[in-house]
Amino acid sequence: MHSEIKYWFLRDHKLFRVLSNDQLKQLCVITGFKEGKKGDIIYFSDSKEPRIYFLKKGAIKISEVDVNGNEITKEIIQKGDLFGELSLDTTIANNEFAQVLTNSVTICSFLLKDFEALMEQHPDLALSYTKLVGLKFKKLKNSYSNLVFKDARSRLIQFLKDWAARDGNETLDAIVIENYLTQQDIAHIICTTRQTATQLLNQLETEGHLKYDRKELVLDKQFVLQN
Amino acid sequence: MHSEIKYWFLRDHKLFRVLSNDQLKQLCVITGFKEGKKGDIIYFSDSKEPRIYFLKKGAIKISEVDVNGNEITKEIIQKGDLFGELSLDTTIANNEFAQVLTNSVTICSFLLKDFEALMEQHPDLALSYTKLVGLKFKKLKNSYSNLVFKDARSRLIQFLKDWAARDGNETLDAIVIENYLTQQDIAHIICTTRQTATQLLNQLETEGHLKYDRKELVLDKQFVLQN
DNA sequence: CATATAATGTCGGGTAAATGACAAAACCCC
DNA sequence: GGGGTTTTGTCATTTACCCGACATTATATG
Repeated sequence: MHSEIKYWFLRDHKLFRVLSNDQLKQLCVITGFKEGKKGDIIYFSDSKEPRIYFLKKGAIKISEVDVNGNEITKEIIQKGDLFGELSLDTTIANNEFAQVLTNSVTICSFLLKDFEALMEQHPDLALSYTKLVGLKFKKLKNSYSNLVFKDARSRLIQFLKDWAARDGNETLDAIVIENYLTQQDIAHIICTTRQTATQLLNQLETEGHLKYDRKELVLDKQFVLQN
Repeated sequence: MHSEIKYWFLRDHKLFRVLSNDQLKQLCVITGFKEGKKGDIIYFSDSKEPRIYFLKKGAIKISEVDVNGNEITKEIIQKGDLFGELSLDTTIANNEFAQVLTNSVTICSFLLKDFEALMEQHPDLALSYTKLVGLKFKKLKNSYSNLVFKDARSRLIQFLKDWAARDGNETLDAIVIENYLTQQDIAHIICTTRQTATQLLNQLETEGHLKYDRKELVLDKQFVLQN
């Protein structure tokens, strides 16, 4: 494959717009490509050679499992987003892993040190990247607050709204989302049990706010817009 | 005051080591100095002129209060640490504020945009800064996991260990911490109520693991080291 | 030193959500 | 299309923790 074809898509990411074609090519020389299918686990915590990953296609979750097997999902990564050792810190492993949610994904990755080197040469890139990490930081802060201040129902509603904003297709009076999450997945995201998530989803369905099935999720537009 | 005297202490921070004396001076021209006493509120996240703050002396907490008046403390900032609009993002509001915990503090601050400008000129600085934010990100991830996976007692113990590591003075068989936190403060940090925090502290005291009073906290060394 | 204010101690009742257990439905694939 | 597997639905029980209420003790302040 010509590297021209390989790396064109990085242009889609705001982060890389500041780079010249040559610099993109430079990064792509050190790029690894990878396809994945639903359920695949992409490890990065334990890796000797820390990497930054770019998700070209699909969706994955960043999760952690504790000693008792309980899982929480800290973040959903969508097409065009970055994940991996984003904190540029290679020290402590923290039990995180990435798992594919959609039927298939395409991932591109580069070595952390190469990326760092590129940032050294390119302050614009460094600054954009700093903002990207900062934004993720802020989002997590928000999840943390929600977890403490709000009950499971509110957290579910908040998540559904976020999901709709990210992934939804607007119709006349509804927002339709192609559903790649099980109720168990949703439970992990909003930090509750599968049973509670199921009950709450059915409750919202009974109230006429949404229609959930394994293929798609249809949200009432009123419901999404109102606070 | 000569700016030479004013800014020397920034040298203590790893972040600023990459800057030349001239650049430090440049930052210091735009620097505001401030003293504060216990209870003072230093900063609101909705400020018109977003700033980065450097804590020269003392300790402060970064908290958020929700509509019902419930408070959580997301972070304790110690001498030598940064706080403020660290995510470099001013779009999303998050109701954070910083409040002084110790009897007095000394703070230095600069405007976000000036700091950004400096990073543009200095990729090294941007890189170090990203690592700093990345570390905070990682710590928050850890708090998030703890909140979901562990009960209040475990979270309290974890916090006490962290506190001891940051602030403790080792004696023969104990670790002594000068106490600037009320039980209410501690409750906010571990995300529980004041009553629960009180009960748990007394429980740990009964078990012989610690001695808490308003002046100091003495932790049994065994207790801190184990697990 | 007296009094107000803040911080700590204690308890019982209430509740959101976890837990465990099982059934039904949907989906996969041989 | 049939058998296994995954996902969803439902319920009864339990529990950690919140909430309110009040007493007690420590600290600040005039």
